[in-house]
Amino acid sequence: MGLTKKYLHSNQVNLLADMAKVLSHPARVAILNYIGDCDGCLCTGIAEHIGLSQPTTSQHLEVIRKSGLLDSRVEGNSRYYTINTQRLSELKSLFVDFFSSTQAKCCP
Amino acid sequence: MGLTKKYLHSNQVNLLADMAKVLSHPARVAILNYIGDCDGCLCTGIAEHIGLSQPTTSQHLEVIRKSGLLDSRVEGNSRYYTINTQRLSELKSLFVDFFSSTQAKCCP
DNA sequence: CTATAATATCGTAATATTGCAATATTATAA
DNA sequence: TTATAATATTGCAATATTACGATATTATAG
Repeated sequence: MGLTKKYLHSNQVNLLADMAKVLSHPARVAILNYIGDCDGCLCTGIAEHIGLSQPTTSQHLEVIRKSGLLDSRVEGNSRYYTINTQRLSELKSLFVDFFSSTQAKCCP
Repeated sequence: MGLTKKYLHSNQVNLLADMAKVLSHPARVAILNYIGDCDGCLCTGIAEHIGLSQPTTSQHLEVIRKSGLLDSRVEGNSRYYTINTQRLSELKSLFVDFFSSTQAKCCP
């Protein structure tokens, strides 16, 4: 097989898993750290900073962007990436709620 | 290729990515939810509840166990899984710190 | 128009993940 | 000893992910 059976699970469970998948590669975590630092980063600069090639970095950026965690603005032939803080806040709540509810359930 | 270049990143970044990977499959999230609810679950019961086969469920349990999130006790030929609340608390902090520090950096 | 520079996309090879049938292992019950 | 039951492991096919060279795209500079 090799095909995740998403239809077995609730939307909430699938959403958390999807967002965790975005964070499940160290390059993407490092990218988020770096963009948080510089607030307005180019793909080239990110690639150089994390040590991966420009195409690979571009792919990771697209994965993060699709999750809603990244905004970008174009200036000339450059694209500046920034954190979508609204979405970041939503995801923080999503994870906190998961951990809190699991903790509440198992330790009554 | 196809091999994640972990050596490019810090231990902290790799740890967060590793833990996110545990949560990146909906079956594993569902398992944690379910074990939180029943607090002392058998593989067979979990498999039945989430709708995957016993071998597949056993593999997911092993992935979660290796992350430190599960304890287990054996009674006869049964193995009862429970949440390791200490580890759960650590991971909650790990994620909260990541989201908080990213938020703090990008919105000064 | 011709570089140059930044980014995105394509194609592809290497590796990892997912899922389950079949089977092995382990412990209890008859 | 011989079922039976719960779990773990093996083997394998299908699919997904990761990485990058080559190339396309887009915008600016000369």
